[in-house]
Amino acid sequence: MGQSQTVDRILDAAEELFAERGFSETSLRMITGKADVNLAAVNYHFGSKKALIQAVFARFLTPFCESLESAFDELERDADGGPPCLEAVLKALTVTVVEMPRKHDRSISIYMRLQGLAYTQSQGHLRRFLEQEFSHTFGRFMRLLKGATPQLSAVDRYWRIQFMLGATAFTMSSSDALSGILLNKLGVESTVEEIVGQLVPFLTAGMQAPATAPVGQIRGSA
Amino acid sequence: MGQSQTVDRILDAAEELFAERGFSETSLRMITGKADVNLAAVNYHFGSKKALIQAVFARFLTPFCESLESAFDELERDADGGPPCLEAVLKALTVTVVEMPRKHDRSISIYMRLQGLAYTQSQGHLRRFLEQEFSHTFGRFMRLLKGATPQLSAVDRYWRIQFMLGATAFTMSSSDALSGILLNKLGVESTVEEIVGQLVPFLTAGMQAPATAPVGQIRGSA
DNA sequence: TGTACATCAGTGAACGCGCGTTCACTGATGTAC
DNA sequence: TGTACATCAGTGAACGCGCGTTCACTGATGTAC
Repeated sequence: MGQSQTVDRILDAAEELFAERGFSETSLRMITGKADVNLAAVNYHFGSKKALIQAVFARFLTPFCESLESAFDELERDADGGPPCLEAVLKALTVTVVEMPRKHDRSISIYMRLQGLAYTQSQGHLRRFLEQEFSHTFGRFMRLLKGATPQLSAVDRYWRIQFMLGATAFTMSSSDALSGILLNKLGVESTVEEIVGQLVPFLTAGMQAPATAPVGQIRGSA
Repeated sequence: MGQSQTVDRILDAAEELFAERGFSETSLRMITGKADVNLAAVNYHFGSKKALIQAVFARFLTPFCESLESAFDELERDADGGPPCLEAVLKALTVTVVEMPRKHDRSISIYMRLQGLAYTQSQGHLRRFLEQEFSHTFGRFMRLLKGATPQLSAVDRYWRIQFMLGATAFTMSSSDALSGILLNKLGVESTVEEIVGQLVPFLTAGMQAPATAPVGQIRGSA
């Protein structure tokens, strides 16, 4: 075999199985079985299962963050010094996601689901790794959001960004399952592109909702 | 011990540990250790780990769904035959969540996080169990949402409901951590009631966003 | 009232299994002299 | 050109461990006659 086809075979199999089943429900024996490589090869090439999980994320997030940075560059160039508007920021993100460079014929939903799992499964090492490696792009996105919502107080903006993240991560982490339900119930097929197309107006409207009511009022009936 | 204190001790410990660590990352030995009962007691009282997971959900969802049904009854009584408006439906839900009857001094966030895990962790048996047991209340909530958003197509409504669920489950499942960050960064304290007070206008605005653009258009720059 | 049996919550120890990881080893290729 | 050694991807088998589950057993309480 020329210069470690094995590494790629392992990453391909792991990527797919992690997305399908989660991290701790996927064993190294499943991965090496699917990749058709020796069990010990994972520890030989990556060192540990944790390191393999991180490598899976690094392989797709590194080029993704590069594309996203370019999209942000373009956004700021077009805006001539002023802050880009909210919808433009979200579209820059979603277009980059949808046009994500993909090896093989992998569906984007696999990467979306992995990203969702990174938030919802308790893998402390992974969260730390992602923060360390990709904080630059993430921080830039946050600053763009801040510029695009000057009317919000810092507290309101903080919570609304969490709501956005939640809606996105949650939906994406189960997008195949959800598409299936929709297909069964309404006979409608839906691609990741369409789901993302639905998300943008929802999030934009949510972010731009009028400022929140004082606390006491929530108990009053409508 | 009078009539199975053991069962409750197991449920209490499992509830807390599952919320903290997820299902497969929590072993029966951790649970019985924390509950200070014999390891074999779980299988004696519940039969299996899967059945224990289901019992944890049944214990808090059963009374919750009863309260929610009452809140819906009141809502429909007040509306005199017409469909209650979106904000009223969401407020009925959030008020019921916030006033959820709680044993001990448990934070609501534990139940929110469990609810989130039920969606995001791959536990087929749990999803089937929840659908079977609580489909009545869930279906009623869906019908109320449908009545409150007549302008949406079935597909749009479906996805937006997912976004709502996601924003809610995700935010609530980590609300303690998020409140902490907010306190450190901005010096602001926040209760679950306030977070929920922030969520309602965000979700309402998102649900009422203009209908989505046709698919092709998403690639156009803003 | 006394004895025999049934029921039931709970226990201690072990079971077999699948897990991530380790280790001694192979065989191909490169490098030094 | 030939020999000795080094490097490196990959392997087969085993390691120890923690897991969910099982099982024979205990001891308290209830029930029948």
